[in-house]
Amino acid sequence: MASKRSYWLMKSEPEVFSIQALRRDRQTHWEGVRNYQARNHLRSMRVDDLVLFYHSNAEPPGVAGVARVCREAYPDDSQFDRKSPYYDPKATRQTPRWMLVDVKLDRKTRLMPLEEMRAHKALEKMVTLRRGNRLSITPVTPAEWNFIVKKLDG
DNA sequence: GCCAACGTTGGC
DNA sequence: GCCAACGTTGGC
Repeated sequence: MASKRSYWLMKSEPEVFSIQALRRDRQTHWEGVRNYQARNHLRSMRVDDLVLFYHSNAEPPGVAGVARVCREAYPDDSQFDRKSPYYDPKATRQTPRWMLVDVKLDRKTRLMPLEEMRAHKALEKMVTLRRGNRLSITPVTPAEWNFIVKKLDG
C-alpha cells in the first residue's frame, strides 16, 4: 500500500532564495537547515510530499507558492564547506549532522500574507502560526492544506 | 532597528 | 542536569 502523502510549510527568505528563484531554477537543494527539529522533519519527508513555499523576513511575509519534494533527505554538503555560511565544524563526512531534500516548483501562486493566514479561523491551529514559533519547517494538516490551496487557487 | 521567543553552549 | 549567557529567527 502506498504511504500517505504529507504536507509541509518551508520558510525561505526571498533575499536568499525566493519563489521566483525556484521558478528560474525549477529545482533546488534546500540547504542550510541547522535546527534539529527542522532536520527531523526533513528526514520524514517523502517524494511527492507537497510544500507551501513561505517567504519569511519579507514585505509582506506569506505563502508564495507550492513545491514538491523530489528527492528524500541526504547529507547537506554545505556543512563541510568552510567557506559556506552554513559550515558546521562539528560535522564530518563520516558523521554528518545536517540533511537536505530537493524540491521542485509545483506552481507559483498569489501571495497569501501572514496577516490573512492569521485571520482565517481554519488556520488558527497551524504550527507555523503558533506564538513564538520560529521553526523553518513545519507540518501542515491535510485540512489546512486543502483550505489554503483553495484560497490560493480559487 | 527593536525585541520577544526560542535554541544552543558550556561552566559547574 | 541545571541554567546563565549568548545567538538566531522573524514579525513588526
